[in-house]
Amino acid sequence: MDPHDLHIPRETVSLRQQVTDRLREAILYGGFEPGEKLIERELCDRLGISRTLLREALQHLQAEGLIVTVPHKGPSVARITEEEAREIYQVRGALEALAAEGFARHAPDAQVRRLRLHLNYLHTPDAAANILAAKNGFYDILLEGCGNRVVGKILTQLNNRITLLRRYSLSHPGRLPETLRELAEVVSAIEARDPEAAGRLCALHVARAAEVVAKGFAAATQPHT
Amino acid sequence: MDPHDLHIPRETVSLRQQVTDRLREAILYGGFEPGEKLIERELCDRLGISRTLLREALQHLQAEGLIVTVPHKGPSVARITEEEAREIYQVRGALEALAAEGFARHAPDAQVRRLRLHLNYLHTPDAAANILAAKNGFYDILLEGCGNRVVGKILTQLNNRITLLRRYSLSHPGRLPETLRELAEVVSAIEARDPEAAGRLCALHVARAAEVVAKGFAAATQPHT
DNA sequence: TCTCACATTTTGTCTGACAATCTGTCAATC
DNA sequence: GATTGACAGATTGTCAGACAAAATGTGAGA
Repeated sequence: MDPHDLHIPRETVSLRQQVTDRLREAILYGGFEPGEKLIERELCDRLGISRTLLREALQHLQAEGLIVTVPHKGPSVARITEEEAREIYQVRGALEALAAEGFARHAPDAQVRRLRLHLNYLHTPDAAANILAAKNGFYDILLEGCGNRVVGKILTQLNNRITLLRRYSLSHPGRLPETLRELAEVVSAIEARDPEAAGRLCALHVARAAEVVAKGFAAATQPHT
Repeated sequence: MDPHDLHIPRETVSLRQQVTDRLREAILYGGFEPGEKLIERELCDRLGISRTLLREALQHLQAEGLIVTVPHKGPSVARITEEEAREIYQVRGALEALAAEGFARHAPDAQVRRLRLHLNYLHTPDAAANILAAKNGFYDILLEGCGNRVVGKILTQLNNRITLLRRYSLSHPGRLPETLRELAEVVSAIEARDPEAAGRLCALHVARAAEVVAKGFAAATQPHT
């Protein structure tokens, strides 16, 4: 981009960094259950690293809210309570609105087009096969173009925590069409360069998603009604 | 409260936790400069702990954004760029609005009164002596009563990062009266149980504070204009 | 003054250790 | 048979020391 930027990206990714990323990935998509106990020695063996390093990585993930540690009982995958989920969705609503607003205001036209393209892609059966990753792709574009990396980072972390609830939220797969319709409205507002509308629609979208999750919780707690 | 809740609060605070807190405190209020290099062995000696433990604490603080680590150069106190500060204030605006809104909606009357009392306290010379701590007290009440602990945690972290800029923002000490006026308006809206107004006023307050910091930045970069 | 080789410092990671605590088991008791 | 208690094993919390790799500082030589 900037011809003056001769910065060479330092490709040295410390082992610790890799461990942290791997572990995060494993917790989010690798079949660990919320509440599951993480036994250090076992993880060390599976990752092929020392306990020192593992514990550093665990500290990082703890700060991200993905694991919790009880003294002398050790780390376990975080449990998201219903209330906490509601709170997270509330924050997410406010911040995604901010992101959409920023995107409508600052993103270059090319990026707006990319967003539209990705939305189209979301309609394909290809995307439906791995809808989680596909939706994340959409958000990645949104966060990248909103001109506020801080909001991006926070939303990513919140999103990770919500991913722990996959169990509940994916129990309503029928919502996809609505989701796409809502996102389409957001994209339209962005194309119209109407930040206020984009923000409002985005917040609305999140609020709807929150409702679905709340229902998922209710269904999980009282399964036979 | 609940007579069935016989839970005994586990007072065991792990040494690591204490180290993390101490270190955070030291970075925020203990005279470390943004960008200052943190030498592990030295900190170990000063804290009287092993390197193992120190590095775990550092990982935690790194995840909180208070320190950054360059491979093979080690940790240093994070530097907040002007752009990042702007971004943080933007997020803070959105989230504090959310908090004020929630407070106006959910906080019991007693807590609203506590907020008003603390606002009055902020006018005393006693509070002015340590205005940073006094203002934090105000926010603590706000965050406690807003009914959303997630927002509280995020705002605390953002606030910590902003504290690293103390240098710039405190260069405008004359703003205190305005600050108090703005906060008074927020409290009034809360007392009137008008969430929408409380949120809007709170966001406005943050936006004003952001301007001041931006000016502080400008003054620091071009000192002689 | 600049440059380059070298010594020193600091980081990244590993290993092994040990006390404190938790957990599971199994016998003794009611 | 259910409960209790004691004990052994597993796991965590923390330390000390080690060593290679990289960064930094230093002094000799151009």
